[in-house]
Amino acid sequence: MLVLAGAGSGKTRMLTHRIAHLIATGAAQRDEILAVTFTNKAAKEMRERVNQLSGYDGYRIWVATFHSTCVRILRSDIGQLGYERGFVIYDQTDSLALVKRVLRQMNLDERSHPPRGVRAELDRVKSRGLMPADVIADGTLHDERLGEIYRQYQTELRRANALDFGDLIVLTVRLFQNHPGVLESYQRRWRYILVDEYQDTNPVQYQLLRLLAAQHRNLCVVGDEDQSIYRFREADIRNILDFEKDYPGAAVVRLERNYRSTQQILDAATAVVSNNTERKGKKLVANQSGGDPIRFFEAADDRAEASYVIRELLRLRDRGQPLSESAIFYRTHAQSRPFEEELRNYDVDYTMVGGTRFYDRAEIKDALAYLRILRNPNDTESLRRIINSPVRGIGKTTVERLLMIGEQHELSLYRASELAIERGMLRGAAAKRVPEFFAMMDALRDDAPASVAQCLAQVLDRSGTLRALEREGSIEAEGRQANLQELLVAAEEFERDNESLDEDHGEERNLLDLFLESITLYSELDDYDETRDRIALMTVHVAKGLEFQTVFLVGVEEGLFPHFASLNDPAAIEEERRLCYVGMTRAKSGLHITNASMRRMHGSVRYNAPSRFLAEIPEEFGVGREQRRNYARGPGFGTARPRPAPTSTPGAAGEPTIDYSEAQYAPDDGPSSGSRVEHPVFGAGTIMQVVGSGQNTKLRIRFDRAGLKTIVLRYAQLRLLA
DNA sequence: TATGACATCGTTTTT
DNA sequence: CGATGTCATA
Repeated sequence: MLVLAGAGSGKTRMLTHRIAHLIATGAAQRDEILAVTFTNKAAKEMRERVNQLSGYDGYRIWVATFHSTCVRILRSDIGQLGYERGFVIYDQTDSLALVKRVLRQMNLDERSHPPRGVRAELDRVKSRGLMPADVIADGTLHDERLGEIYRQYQTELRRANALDFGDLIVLTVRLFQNHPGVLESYQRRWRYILVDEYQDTNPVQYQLLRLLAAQHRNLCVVGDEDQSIYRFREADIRNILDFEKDYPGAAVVRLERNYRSTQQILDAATAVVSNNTERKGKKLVANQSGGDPIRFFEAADDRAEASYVIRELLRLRDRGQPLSESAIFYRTHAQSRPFEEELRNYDVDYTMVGGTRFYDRAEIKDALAYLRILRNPNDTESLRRIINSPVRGIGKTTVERLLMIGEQHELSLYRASELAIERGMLRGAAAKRVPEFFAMMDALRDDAPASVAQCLAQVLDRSGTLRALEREGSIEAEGRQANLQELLVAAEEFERDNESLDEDHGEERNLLDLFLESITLYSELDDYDETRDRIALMTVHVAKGLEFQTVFLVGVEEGLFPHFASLNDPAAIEEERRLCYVGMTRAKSGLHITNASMRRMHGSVRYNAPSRFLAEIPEEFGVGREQRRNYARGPGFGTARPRPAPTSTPGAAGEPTIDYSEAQYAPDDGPSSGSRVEHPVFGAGTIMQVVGSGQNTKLRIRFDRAGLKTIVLRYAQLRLLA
């Protein structure tokens, strides 16, 4: 069954009721159902709702993400693929460090092979289910090289008994393909499969579902092609567009009634997304008609944009709307700064979802690395993190040397070090320090308490981590100590929550593994608490699946939303448009869309034109766009123009009008795309693009008679035409 | 080997 | 801008 569920049409409700129905009618036992989502938060919500509907009888339905489902399968059966069951999972940071090491091993220049890019490529390749040999066979020199890197990267992963995120899915698929007996056991076990957000599945995930559902064909997928926003990790919108082809005879259900937003908001969002070609097309009908018009606001710069948002937010609060009913969505995390600053200025409580993650902090990663090494000594990336942290006199040269020995003997760093100690291959201080360190690690392992929290406490103590922080005595060190305390609390909580779950699915699981993997697969969204009275800041990606009374969609500018990287790829633009649609449809009744004419990015100043998506929203759906294109003088503009008198925004009938003139015309306003200018030689023209700032500002101008020219603002005697 | 000053560089979204 | 890497120096 394919359920095409528009935004706010009750997708989760449909899924949970279907599960409850399967149980109630006796069609399936609880443990015969597999429900797959993309985020832990969605999984948790769905689990709770199912339990409410059909009563929790102590036996859980398996509702989980693709990744945690695969971890569970692999923990029990990965032996068939030559890994050990105690494998660790590498997150991006670990994976990136490994890519760098591999590039060094292969003597590849980081200039021609930027590690981050390589890592991203490996991710994509894995998402498509390709093996190193497949990549090499692809032909081009670049592919061949990438294939070699891929192969070496996998060799190192295996040596470390580590899997990256991509491996979790790829290896599960391979397990099923190469070991039909294993596949069969899961096919028998999960007789009903339900998949949320099907439009975001990538080719390997698609394969995985196909394999699992091949026998019984009880596959129910829910999705919305207009909300497919994970193309960059190879999500393939065709998976949903072609479902009926892949599963002939599938029932198709459309949910087109929206229970969330006002008609205004829906129509505006639909107007945007209907510019896409890759869609099935559906018409969303709101349950509630009318509503406030959408409010547009063009700010002079990013700070003015933030202050507009905060002022509007405070107005809502004064009218009694809790802060938690509003959210600020931006395209990239980097845009959060001015909003955070402004919120702090006004002493407004806020929460940022995503961004820098707690578990990404160095001290946390280090502490966890100790735990990983206790469980799995061959985890070279973790060992590298901690071998000299806290500082214990095992420097870069020694580590390089040990890694070299490992490479020569095809050993992990841990084993290579043991070998070096045994054969007396180290000289100087290292000859003393290295054995000391490994003796400590061995002792830690021998004395490790069964309790995760106690084990962690012991590690922090005996490794000297806490002592080093105390000795440092700085404010930063205090913060790090506090973070480690928080980690200890998290470990205790984890143990309390999981005591009863040991035998939940009839499999014994190592508690330490469970703790470590829950952290690796954890995302900040997962414990975002909507009930606390504070405004939420997040990217539009994170916002998917959430809803708010009022949404501020900010930074809606060419180059930002749609993002630079998408500008010359029509398919990528379509994805940005879907993203915009997702952002808009999170709003129940209030939607503010803003852009800034000028913003500081990466230390320099940028002038962005308003996003094309704004132009795609018909005029009648909003207010605030009437007074665009008023520009104060910028450097190089000959004639000083008086500041435009503050104009008030004509509101819709009965709407209070607001005067934003202060925010709109900051003193450092410059020339901006869309402005009409006159050049002494070329005559009149329109500014298409502004590049650079200050002395170096260059303008791309399309002159009415002379065509497209690039002009250096400082030299050209431009005059601004009103 | 540790440390701090300096240079470089690359900029999206996430399980 | 901020993170990361490199180099010189103690």
